[in-house]
Parts: sequence; C-alpha cells; structure tokens
Amino acid sequence: MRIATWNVNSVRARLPVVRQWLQQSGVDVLAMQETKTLDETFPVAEFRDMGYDIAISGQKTYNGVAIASRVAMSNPVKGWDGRDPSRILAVEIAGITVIDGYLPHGGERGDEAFQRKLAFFEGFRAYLDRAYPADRQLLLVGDFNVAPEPIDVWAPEEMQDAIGFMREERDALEHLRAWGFVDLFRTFHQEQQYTWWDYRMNMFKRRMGMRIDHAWGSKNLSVRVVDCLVDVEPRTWEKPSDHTPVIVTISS
DNA sequence: ATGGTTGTGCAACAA
Repeated sequence: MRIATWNVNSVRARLPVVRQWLQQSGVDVLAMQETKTLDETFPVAEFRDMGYDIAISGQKTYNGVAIASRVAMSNPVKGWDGRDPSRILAVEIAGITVIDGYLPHGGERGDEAFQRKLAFFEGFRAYLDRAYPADRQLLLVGDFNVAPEPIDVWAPEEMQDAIGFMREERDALEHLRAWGFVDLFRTFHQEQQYTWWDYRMNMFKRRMGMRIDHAWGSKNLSVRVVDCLVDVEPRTWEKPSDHTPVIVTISS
C-alpha cells in the first residue's frame, strides 16, 4: 500500500494537477493540506470519479485538510480535543491510524502566530500522549512547516531566522517527533531533498527549497515501511502547488 | 529593509 501527503494549496485551483498526479502515481491514499474550501464546496464527485472515497475537514479560504482513499477508510476524527478541525484529520485505513496535519506557519519571531505555532506543537504532542498508545500503528503525515536539520534547507548558516528553520521551531518539531515517531524519508534517503519552494524569486529553478512536509511512522508502523520518497515532478508542471508530494510504501 | 508570487475573493491577508 502507498500513502502520500501533499500540500495542494487550494484543491479547487489544483484539481487538474492533482488529477494528473493521482492517475499517474496510482497511490492508494492521498492526504492533502491547504484545501482552502468548505466541505460543501469540496470537489467530492471528481475524486469519486477517479475511484477515491474522501474524508474532509475544511474551512473557507484558509487551511483545510482532506484524505482521499481507494481502500476502505473509517472513523474520521476532526481536530484534536475538538480544536483546529481544519488542521488535523485522522482516519483508520487497513489497521493504520493515518493523521493528516497542516501545522501552523507561524510567521516571524515576535509575531503572535509564532508563539501559537510553538504552543500548537506542544499541545498536539500532549494530545498524542493521551490519545494513542505507543504500540499503535500510527502514520502522521502533512505540512509541518518546519525543516528538521541543516541538510533540509538550502543555506543553513544564513537561515537561522528563516520561517521554518528557527531554533525554537526545530526544538518544537523534535519534541513532537519524540512521541515515538521515525522520520521515514530520512530513514531511507540520506541525500538533500526539498518538498517546498517559494513561488517567489524563482526558488524552484534555483534549487532553493526546504523539507517541511513529512511522513512519520510509529515504531510498529515503521518496521513495515519499505520506502519513503519525494516526487519532485508535479512541482515542474503548469500551475503547480508550491509543495510536492511525499510517498510512503508499506508492505502488506 | 524590501520585494518577489499565488490563492481567495474583490481588499487585504496568508503563505
């Protein structure tokens, strides 16, 4: 089974690109972030036509998460403790709990949103401690808006104040990971690889990006994972998202 | 220091 995560930056604006990628990749599950639309205006029929059932937790204009699956999916849970329903969506698929997360961007140091970002990571970790036993088969995927290590950004020395690579953000990310997750991409690949490139300043063409989209497995899930890779291709297409998909392959 | 781009929705904000 293959499960992917992709910040699509508006599911309606991105429909042609998402359709093309789903058809050529043939992944079983796609967790999306920044769908930017209400559940009522989500293009459900378009996903059904491609053979995918859909779980949605959206809002107008901002945020929004959704999971498309062509294998049986059950027990959708929006948010954590009822909070942030447009950022967190969990479902059960083949005995695996898949959590789709769009973690806060946070802005610059000193912005109100920056402290809220750090508090989100702390609070969400505490929620995972309460909600899930450590032996659970758990897959946490999504746009975490933080790059973990120097290799995951294009200029680590000059980026100490860059959104997504500040010391406080990296510490918050590591604290969340320490629930018991394994960074699946880094387990299988040691090379530099980004998942997001700013639309501005030709950052993609200049190969200046960050690895801020992640797939993390609990111990008991990670032993079943046989690969995790980044598919850069859809970032080269017309009208792309600024992010590109990460794919996890799990042995049956 | 600012600007650069994209999406939503039609001005301004978020990323």
